[in-house]
Amino acid sequence: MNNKPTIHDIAKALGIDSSTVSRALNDSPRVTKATKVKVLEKAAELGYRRNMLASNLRKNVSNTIGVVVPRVSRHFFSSAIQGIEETAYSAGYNVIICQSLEELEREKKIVEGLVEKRVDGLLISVSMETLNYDHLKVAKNSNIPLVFFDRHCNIPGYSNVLVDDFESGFNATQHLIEKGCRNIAHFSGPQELEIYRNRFNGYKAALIKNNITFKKEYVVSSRLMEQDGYISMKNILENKLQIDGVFSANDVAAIGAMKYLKEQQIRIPEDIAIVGFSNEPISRVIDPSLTTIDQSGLKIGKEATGLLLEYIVKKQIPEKGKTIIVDTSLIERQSSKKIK
Amino acid sequence: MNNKPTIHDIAKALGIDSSTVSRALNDSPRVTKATKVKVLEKAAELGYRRNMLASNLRKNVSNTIGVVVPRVSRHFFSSAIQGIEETAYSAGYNVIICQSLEELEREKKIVEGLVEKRVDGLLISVSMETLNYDHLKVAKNSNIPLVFFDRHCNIPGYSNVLVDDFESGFNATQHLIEKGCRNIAHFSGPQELEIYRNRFNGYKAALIKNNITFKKEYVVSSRLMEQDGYISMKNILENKLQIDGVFSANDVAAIGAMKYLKEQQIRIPEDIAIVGFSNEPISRVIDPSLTTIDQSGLKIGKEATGLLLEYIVKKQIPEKGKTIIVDTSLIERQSSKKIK
DNA sequence: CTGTTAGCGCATTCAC
DNA sequence: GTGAATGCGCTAACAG
Repeated sequence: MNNKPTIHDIAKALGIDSSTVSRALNDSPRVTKATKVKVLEKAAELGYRRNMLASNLRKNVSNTIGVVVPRVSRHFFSSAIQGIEETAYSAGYNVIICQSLEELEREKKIVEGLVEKRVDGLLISVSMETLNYDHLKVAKNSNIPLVFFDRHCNIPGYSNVLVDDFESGFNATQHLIEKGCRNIAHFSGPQELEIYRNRFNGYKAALIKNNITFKKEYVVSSRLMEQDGYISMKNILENKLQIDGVFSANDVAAIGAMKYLKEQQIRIPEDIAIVGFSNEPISRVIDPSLTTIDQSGLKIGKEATGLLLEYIVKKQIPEKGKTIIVDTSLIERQSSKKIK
Repeated sequence: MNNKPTIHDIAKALGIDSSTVSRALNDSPRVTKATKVKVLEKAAELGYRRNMLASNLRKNVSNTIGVVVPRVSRHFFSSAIQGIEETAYSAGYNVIICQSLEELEREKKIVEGLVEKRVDGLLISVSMETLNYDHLKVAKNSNIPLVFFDRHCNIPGYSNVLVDDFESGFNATQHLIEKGCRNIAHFSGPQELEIYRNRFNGYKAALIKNNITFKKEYVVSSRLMEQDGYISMKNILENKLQIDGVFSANDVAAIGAMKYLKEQQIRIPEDIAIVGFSNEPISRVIDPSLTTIDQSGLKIGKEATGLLLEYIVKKQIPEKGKTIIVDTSLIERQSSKKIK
């Protein structure tokens, strides 16, 4: 029972040729209804399962798209993956998930492996260490379309699917200001990454528009892990900076900051209000009226996959990639309660 | 440039045979060091990439494990996937992620597809609709090892990697009682699923141990979506049931319940305390001293993958599967603050 | 409509 | 240590 039946087995059993069986199994129009039925019956009887490896080798496809993210358990990425998987599944594609864990070295190996697996397309959100894109050339050389999502990449020939970081940063800060905050700290990520610069610039722009002086001691850059948020918050308070609001460039650091505030018995949001980028899990708990970009991961995942599938189907990578900014307003404006 | 180089191309360029190239590339001991170097150099020069599809077809493996979960964006599963991916990556395996979305029909198709892809192993957390396991027999027939995680399956020949649902349910309820709660509601899932029965039984046991009368009107069964939690909470309060605590059998419903409480300006945890199973994102925000099974997903993912890899390497599915209960205490006992 | 032939790219016998 | 031959399971010409 160990050797699985092949199309030859069912061909032999039926006294026909394996190519006919193949056609029947693929529902080719050039096969009699009658033989199709016979083939299908025999296949079921023998417990036949098509070998996709062989099929794909022959067709030179894999029906698979490779996804590289820093870490699947991060809220934004897990919802993005949900969107990716759903869209891919509908189109008959599988999804291979890989985590760079924010390490460039790992990202390199992953991409190499995915190319060897002959994935039909690649969806990447680069690691924080990825400041140069040479390791992605193997994809281009192998004619594998590649779409960046969430984390921006500026080189021509590639497409990006992003949220509007500047506007979202602006909106988040504006929201805090409208809630009565005047001294707003900002937790930012590595300034080499455009997304963090953009969020930071949005923050600054909101301050300026509201005639609030920008103070650089209110801005902390880190890798935005939970502990970074915790420590940043701690440092700010220990330095006696009088803040009443925090805009964190991601949700993870925001959670760390909240943890510290809770420990210090500082009330959220009455004493210090916090808005985190992509902070769906926080916001629902802290202030249900403050709806954030809950759906952004999902939306971006779907959008990016849709675009990638276009390239895959066309079998052609565009000369110059396009950049799609997905509309995901950070904060819905019907937010009702005043923080102060 | 479109036709990628094969071992034949590099063999021809070097005036040797492709089988030697193959051996050299696989670092076979039966090839001269010198030829290995030549081959490797030429491979790099031509930009050769091994075709895993062909290699795997020949070797009749895929270096891939299939993972089926209800939904990747749920916190527990995304951290489980993180653990799965890390463990698989270390062993040289890729991970294909699929979502059943809690639908049996979809789960069937997914498993079928994964078998066709000749995955080397399967990791499944069945959908809520999965009450019978016939659709998984194709895996067994194809000799593909299968390990269940989180959601239990009782049939012999399969292994399970689980948390201790009874004990965790007991601990969660006990925790609420120690915090001063006496009237504790329980949001449960479909009673057909053992995990929910076990959590429920743990809840009951804790009540009994503390001489608290069990009231069945305090127990609500649902599919534990966010909206279910919201509505359950609403119904309880509208029915004027005097509760001061809730133990939710998952985190998603707990979030829904909290949303309703927030809207009603009911304080958490002062008026009503909430503990949700696997509710890492909630607990950190509500009560940082209340550490929950944050790591359980990760731990279970790693454990399950380790076990599966054992089976894969042995190329043999054990006659009777084993059940591993991963130690993940729901609540650390150093929890400091009193709720009331 | 069906059979024949010929590979997809690689790894593994078996010779030498 | 290397080469020649064979086939993993399937699909795509090309005939007929």
